Amino acid sequence: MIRLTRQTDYGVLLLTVIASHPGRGHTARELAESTRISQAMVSKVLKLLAQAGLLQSQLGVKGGYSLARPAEDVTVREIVDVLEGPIAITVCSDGNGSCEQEGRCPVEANWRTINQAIHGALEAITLADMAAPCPVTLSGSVAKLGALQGSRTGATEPSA
Amino acid sequence: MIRLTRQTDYGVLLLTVIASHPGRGHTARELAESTRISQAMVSKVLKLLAQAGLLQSQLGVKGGYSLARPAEDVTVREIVDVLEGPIAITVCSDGNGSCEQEGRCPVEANWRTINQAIHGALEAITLADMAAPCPVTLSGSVAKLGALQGSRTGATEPSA
DNA sequence: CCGAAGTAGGACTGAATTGGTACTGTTTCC
DNA sequence: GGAAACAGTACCAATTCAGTCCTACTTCGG
Repeated sequence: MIRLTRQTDYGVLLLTVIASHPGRGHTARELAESTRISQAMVSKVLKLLAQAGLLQSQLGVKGGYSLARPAEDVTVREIVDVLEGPIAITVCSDGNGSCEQEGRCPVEANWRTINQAIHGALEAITLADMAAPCPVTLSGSVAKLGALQGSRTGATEPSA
Repeated sequence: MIRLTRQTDYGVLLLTVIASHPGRGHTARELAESTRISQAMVSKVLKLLAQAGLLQSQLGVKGGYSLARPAEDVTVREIVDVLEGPIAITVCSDGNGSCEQEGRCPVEANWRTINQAIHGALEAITLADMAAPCPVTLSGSVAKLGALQGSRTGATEPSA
């Protein structure tokens, strides 16, 4: 159902929690408690995020995880990219010739467009937006999103 | 990878082919040949689309499938909905309390926003767009898309 | 009336993906 | 040197996906 995996879901949630209490380290155990996700799972996800450079990890007894970059700098798309792999809504749109129809397939280009739109939607929302208590603080971000789509339009004639 | 299933992919392709040759019936066999998808698979997908009312089916020896509505009237979102189930990018955003965090989860509302954006992207493209030979004929549709996102913005202040 | 060509509707299977756990290091602090 | 944290990897159970197959049922044409 065009669903992203639970891992990604967890990842965003965890990052959001971390972003809400910046400046200090968070241990996997602590995060597991506050999110009610199993500790093993939390570790797994945090590790991936750390490998991807979204989190900094500190080894040792006083260790833990903290954001590697300011929350405003991290887009949801990046997080999804890390935990979900590259975003490609169809085999067509992943770019490498995995689709045997490639080239002659009439819908290819249009899938790509849809793909970009989704990309844009995810890119427009940052971790800071996510961590904000108030639901829709996307004013700025949505502007960005609009701009992105506008740029793809090119001509403005509503031709059929 | 935020990927829709192959069924959906097939479905859109098949509908596109049907939409490109309107006015006549298409048998599963014929479509299988022209798309190089196995006939069994084609039948399966067409059946689902017919059940959902996107295709009209004609039984009997001269039977086949044809569009139930004009191609401009069918959005990609509908097709995806039929073949993929309701679009919900996270468990959070499907509405029924499958997420134990529901209510207290800080990211819930924002996921919903992202979800809507994706919805919008899929809704903005019709079967007619897909069937059009020229890749990006989305001028009109993308305008719709922009409008949708604009309406969600509400205030225009770029507040953090 | 009968057969061919089509759809309708299942059941079924093998493979891949996901979600989750367990275990064994390694690093750092005290 | 031991405890508490991360690091890495292997593993398993469950689900989902992709695809096939089989048996109706319906219609057209002779």
